[in-house]
Amino acid sequence: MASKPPVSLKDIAEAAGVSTITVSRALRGLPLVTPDTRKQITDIAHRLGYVPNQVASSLRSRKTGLIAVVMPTVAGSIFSDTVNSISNELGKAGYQIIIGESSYDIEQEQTVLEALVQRRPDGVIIAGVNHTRTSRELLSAMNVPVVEIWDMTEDPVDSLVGFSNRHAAYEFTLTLIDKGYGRFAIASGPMERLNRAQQRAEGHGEALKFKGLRSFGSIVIPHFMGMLSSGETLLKFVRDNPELDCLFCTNELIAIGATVQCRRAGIKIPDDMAIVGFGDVEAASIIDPPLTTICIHGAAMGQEAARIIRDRLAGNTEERKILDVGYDIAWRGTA
Amino acid sequence: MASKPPVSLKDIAEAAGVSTITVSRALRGLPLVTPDTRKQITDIAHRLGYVPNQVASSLRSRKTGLIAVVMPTVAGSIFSDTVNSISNELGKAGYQIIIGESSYDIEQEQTVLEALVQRRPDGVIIAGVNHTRTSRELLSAMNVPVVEIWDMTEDPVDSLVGFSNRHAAYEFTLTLIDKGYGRFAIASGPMERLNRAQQRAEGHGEALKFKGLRSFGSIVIPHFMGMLSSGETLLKFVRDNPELDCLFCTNELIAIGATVQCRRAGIKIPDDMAIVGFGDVEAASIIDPPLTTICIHGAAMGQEAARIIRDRLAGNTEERKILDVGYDIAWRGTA
DNA sequence: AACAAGAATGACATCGATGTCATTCACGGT
DNA sequence: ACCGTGAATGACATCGATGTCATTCTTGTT
Repeated sequence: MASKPPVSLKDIAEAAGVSTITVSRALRGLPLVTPDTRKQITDIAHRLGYVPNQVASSLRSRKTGLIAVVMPTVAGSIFSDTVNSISNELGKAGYQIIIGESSYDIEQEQTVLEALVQRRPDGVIIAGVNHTRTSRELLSAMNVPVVEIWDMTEDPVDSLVGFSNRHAAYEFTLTLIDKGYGRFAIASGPMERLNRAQQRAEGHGEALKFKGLRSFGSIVIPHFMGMLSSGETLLKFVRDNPELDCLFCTNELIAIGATVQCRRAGIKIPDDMAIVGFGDVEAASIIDPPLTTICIHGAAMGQEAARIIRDRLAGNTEERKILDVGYDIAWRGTA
Repeated sequence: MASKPPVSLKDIAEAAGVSTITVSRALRGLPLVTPDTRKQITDIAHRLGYVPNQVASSLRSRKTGLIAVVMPTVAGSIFSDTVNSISNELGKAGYQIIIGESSYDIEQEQTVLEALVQRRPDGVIIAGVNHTRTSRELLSAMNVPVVEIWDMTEDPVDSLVGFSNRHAAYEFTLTLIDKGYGRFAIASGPMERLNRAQQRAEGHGEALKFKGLRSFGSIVIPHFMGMLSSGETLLKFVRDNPELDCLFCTNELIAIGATVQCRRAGIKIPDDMAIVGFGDVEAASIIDPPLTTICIHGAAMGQEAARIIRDRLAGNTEERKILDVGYDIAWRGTA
């Protein structure tokens, strides 16, 4: 293993017979150096195999080129659209993202945030609007643009790009009732303290109440272990509750699991029972029948959030935005 | 927007009436400070809302706590298992990962690598063993542990955790032939210059040749636009080639798309024609019939790679490893 | 020829932590 | 009372780049 000391600006400066600052300017493309000088310097830099040290640059210039992204999880594909579009949009502007996983827990979120903040990111994109007091303080004390996404509130930390989970679930339920469904049970994934699932459940409940209906049960998958295994649990639940005509899932993956397992068990979807999801991941449209679900604009939220960060950092605006990207209902085969 | 200058070690040192270095040691938990002093310092740090500046720390200590991870894509779920297990395994040891996307192109990979290297990561995990000359040079010049994954070679840059794509495709094809299939066509995703798909195709071809069979055609999806849309293209191909008895896909997602679209079009899988995939993503087991495929140990590779990095950085070993994690064949419903 | 104005370059301090070596201090043994 | 020893603390230089202000060098103008 070769252990030569890495090449620095100083080495290039010496080789070129100029000062380090001139090298710095030449390599950064600043318009203050003669084309000749620049050419000579870039040649030498290339020959020596120079690799700029972004750490040093970050320290001095107070710009790291990093954007912190905090999501409940990146495993499933639910948030991965969002993360991808953030990454693509910010990548264009030369930013790199660092991801933290809150695991659907605001304490964990705080821990993750505390670690990320030490790297002095130039901006933060964070899922949800419900954070610990300390997290909120941290976020504002950082003095960088912050965009909360995937939820809605009157009182964001800074900017916000999201939609109302409660409202979406409420409207969706009303429409299902109009279609003739009336004996609902609700199924949720791990009950998060970040409480988006909670809000969806509440919206659903309010719609039932508004229509004078009662709920026919509820089930929670405490530990998500994959779609098929959740589906098994839900199949058992459905068999124990044969009076149901619609299983309202607050989580897309368990809706898919339920649909697959019910079909395999011979339950006819949607004739024997309807199943609806919330989220619209790609897998929802490949199963049989394809899942009827709330389509959330994950990629759009990511892109908008990234743009806000980008514009703020480019100094184009000081404005704080609140953007509601809404949702769509994808009527497919399960309801 | 409050714009107080951030709190540094110096501020704490002044407040506590000690030197900065003592503060540094106290906060890092080094065993050189009196419990009293430490207590006092941590209290003050907490009161002032001190957030350590990892950038400065990285510059001085030459340790960034970052591990660069370079993958062809992070969008699909194919590599996301790997990335997750890397992130989890390294997270335990206090490392943070920064991801780069090569988009299945070694030139792009080099570009991404050049950007990542500037952040002086403490280690690199990179998919594939085929890189540009410059990329290889960069990797070795960095002087940090490098683990290549998802492929196999005699001559890795440093360590390697993977499996032989060619060999897997070869064996899989032989087994399919033994099962009675004999009129194969091969379907691939975007033909990568990173050439894992290429190797799979070659392994498949060699098996045919070994058995004295010819190929009945091949099709490439030039731009992957989702499973269902790829599936449409493949459905058309299948209809144009009714003599086929097995569609050998070098890419999991297009295999899923093909299966779904063929079934929806009334083609009986596997009776009319078999379809096999390569990769085993979760979606493969929820479709009907579930996909017969090569099961690649993505999570295991990630974990092993992360461990190698971790051990090397902990100074436990200097050893370079080559690890073949192999593969399994998951016989499900499509062949 | 003198000078203004701008282009090109440089000197120096600085970002915030930490590695290294030096110093102070307390305490126990003889 | 003296000294050695180790524990606790501090002074100083340093990581590698860049912001700021100063200086030199052109070039054109009157």
